[in-house]
Amino acid sequence: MPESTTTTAPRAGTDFIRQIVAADVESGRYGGRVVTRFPPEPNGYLHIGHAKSIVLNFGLAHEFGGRCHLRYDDTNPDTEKEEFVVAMQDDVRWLGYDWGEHLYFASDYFDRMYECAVTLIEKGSAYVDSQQADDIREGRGSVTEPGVESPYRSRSVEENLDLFSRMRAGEFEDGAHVLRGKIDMASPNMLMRDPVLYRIRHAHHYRQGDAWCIYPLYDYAHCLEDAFEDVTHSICTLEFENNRELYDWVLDKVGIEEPRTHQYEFARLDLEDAVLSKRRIAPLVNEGLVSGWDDPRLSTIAAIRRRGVPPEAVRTFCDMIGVAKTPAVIERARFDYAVREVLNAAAPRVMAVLEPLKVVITNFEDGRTEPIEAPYYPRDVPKEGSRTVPFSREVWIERSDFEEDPPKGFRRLVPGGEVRLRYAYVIRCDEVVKDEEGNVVELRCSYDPETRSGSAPLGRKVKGTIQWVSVESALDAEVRLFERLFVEGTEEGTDESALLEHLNPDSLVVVHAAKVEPSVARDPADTRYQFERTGYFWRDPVDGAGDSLVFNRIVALKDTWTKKEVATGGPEARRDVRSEVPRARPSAQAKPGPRPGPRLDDPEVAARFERFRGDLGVSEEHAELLADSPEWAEFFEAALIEYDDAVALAGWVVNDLRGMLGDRGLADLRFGGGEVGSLAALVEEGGVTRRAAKDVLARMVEEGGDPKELVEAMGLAVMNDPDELASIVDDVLQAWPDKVMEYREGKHALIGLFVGEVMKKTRGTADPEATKSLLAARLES
RNA sequence: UGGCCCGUCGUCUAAUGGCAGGACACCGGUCUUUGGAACCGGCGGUGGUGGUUCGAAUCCACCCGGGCCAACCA
Repeated sequence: MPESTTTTAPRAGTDFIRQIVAADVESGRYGGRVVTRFPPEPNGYLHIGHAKSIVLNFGLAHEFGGRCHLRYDDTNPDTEKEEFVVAMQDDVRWLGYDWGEHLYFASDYFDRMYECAVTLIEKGSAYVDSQQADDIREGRGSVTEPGVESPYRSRSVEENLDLFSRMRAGEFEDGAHVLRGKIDMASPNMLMRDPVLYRIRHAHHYRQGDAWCIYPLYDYAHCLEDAFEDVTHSICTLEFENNRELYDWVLDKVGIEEPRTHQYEFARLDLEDAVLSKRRIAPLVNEGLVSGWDDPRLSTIAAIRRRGVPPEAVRTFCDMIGVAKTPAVIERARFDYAVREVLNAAAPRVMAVLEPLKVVITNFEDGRTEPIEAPYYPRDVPKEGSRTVPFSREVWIERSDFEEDPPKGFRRLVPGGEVRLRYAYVIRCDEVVKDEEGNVVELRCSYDPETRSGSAPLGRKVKGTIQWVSVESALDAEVRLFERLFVEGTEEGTDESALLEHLNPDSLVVVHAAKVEPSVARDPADTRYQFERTGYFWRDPVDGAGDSLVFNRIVALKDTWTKKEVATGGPEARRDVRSEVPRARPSAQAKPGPRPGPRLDDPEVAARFERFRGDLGVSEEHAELLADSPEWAEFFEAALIEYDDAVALAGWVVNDLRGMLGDRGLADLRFGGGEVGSLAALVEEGGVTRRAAKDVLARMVEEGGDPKELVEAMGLAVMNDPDELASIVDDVLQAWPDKVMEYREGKHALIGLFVGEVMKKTRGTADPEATKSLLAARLES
């Protein structure tokens, strides 16, 4: 398991999934067990989006002392391969997670799934349909029209059983029959219109071989897989929201009882500029626009790994972005930040020059080499270690660290100017040597022997410090710089050919003649460095595996100077393509918005509406809602018998009760309108505050009960003693001295805090008006 | 067009009827032998309109905007 990461991560247990899990653990719903799973289909490569799911599922299990399964959802023989099974395990392990003995394959459950299907048939909940695929599709209807029932829908259980076993026995061609759930062809949820559960497919399965010729479909298989494994929290992405109803239906019908697995959905990761789908990466690979599925510009786990991003950075990133239900696009900068955050604390610093310019130090003895000990880490990174870098008469510096005609604010080498060579001496540029075309080919400088690093005389101010590599000891290296693959528009929906037109021509820049200090030759090949002032690099694990040095830039250093240059159009303004894609934010304007009005064409509705609105004076909105269904109208009428303030009652029923109902209907309630009426009456009489009454109502919704008795039992009778209130008010004020001061300085919004605190202490039994005026009086004095 | 889901600083995310907070980005400063890091400060938000409530980002209604669903894929 990964060591817990970073200070930037949100507090654990705050996202909605963690809240659900924590609540289930708290309530003992599963006896405190937490079982999650990462369920990929082995039909491609894992990408950064999967990483979010992996980090969530394994992280959750780890945090709650549970376990997380790695389960291959391999129910489709056409697309799955062993190769992907292996690669996915590598990736999950690389990310730092361990499934222990809990490695599973859906295909291992085929026998059990078959048995469950038989059960379904026996219960009359599934039938064999013999229509063509096209007819099934057509019969399903559309989102606006109900479907029609299959002519085979009413086959007998015996016939279905017979047909299904013969399907399994291989008596039929592909597509001849399917097994369907018998649900509701008119369901507003298309997935519930008799979903196909099994299909015939005479194909070789990479694990099961030819043992099967019928294969279960996702909606049937997945919930059973979870149930078989005793998964408690089955976490998936938002596009499966509609599938949840079917998930529960199958488990119900198969007879899996609570406590059982439940599905929760979160928003999948969408990373700015990243191309994640197989469909969109494949053409890039096939046309050679990238070197493969692990090309460092891609966002597959393999690519991220090859590029050199440490797994901890991926975890940090996933922690940073949180888990929610809002479909969101994460800025690239956040990923880069996570990578730098991890690498800054871990990577040894080393010097390299990407575009070398020769500097001859004219007053340094020719042939002499001075060894300089240079620390691997800056003083603010608490790590030890150093290496020796040889200093000599000729050194390479970065071409961009010299300007003949410097822009304002340039802090590097200029003609006649001084700069410090990192860890070494201060040099002055005495002469600029050019070729016939006027290109700068060499700088002739002099060094000040008094300025050796660490012993520089005080008061010596130098504009800047630059990195260097001595010519005699420099190692040649190839360096690969990666930028975003596309210059614009990678949103889903952009079609592939349009995508190809937006390829960034500079997404890969190969520097062939970089110079690196000699110490790196002795380091392990997988060392991740910071090339000082340039970025984080490591040797490409494929092309840099041999003797030749090939470095990948993992991520550049944050660079506030170049950014300024670009902004001011300075001479160094270059095509450093950063993420500057303006993203249109959907503007949600308010239009007048006419209310559709009550369905007055229905005489019964019209009559009820007239009574509520006209006779009782209920607001139009409330009258309409109450009149619309007989059930609600009846409920409201019942309340009216107990208490005659129709307007107040309408508020209770519509605004409060509706919100508490959640998935429940009125019929699920263990009380009727009468109880709501007496509760409202109780409030009116002053027996209970409205605030406390809401808690009572909420309890009634959960457990039923009589309002009056509940007020008593819950101890929520209104607090009438003014002295008691005063003392609580004083307590609260005393507990928040700084807030009291802020209030007195004018932040009157804090009154809410104080009232809230009093309410909390009194569990809502204090009269809010009285509390407020008392508070105000105390705060003014 | 039916159903389900989602709208909070530029971006991501908290606040679960009671102080709209954090992170990234951006801007400014301090420090610095990395134009890095660190530290300090600033900018900036509840899609709209009504309603309920002492009090609404939160509950209710409508509107607007976005996503998902009509594979014998997952």
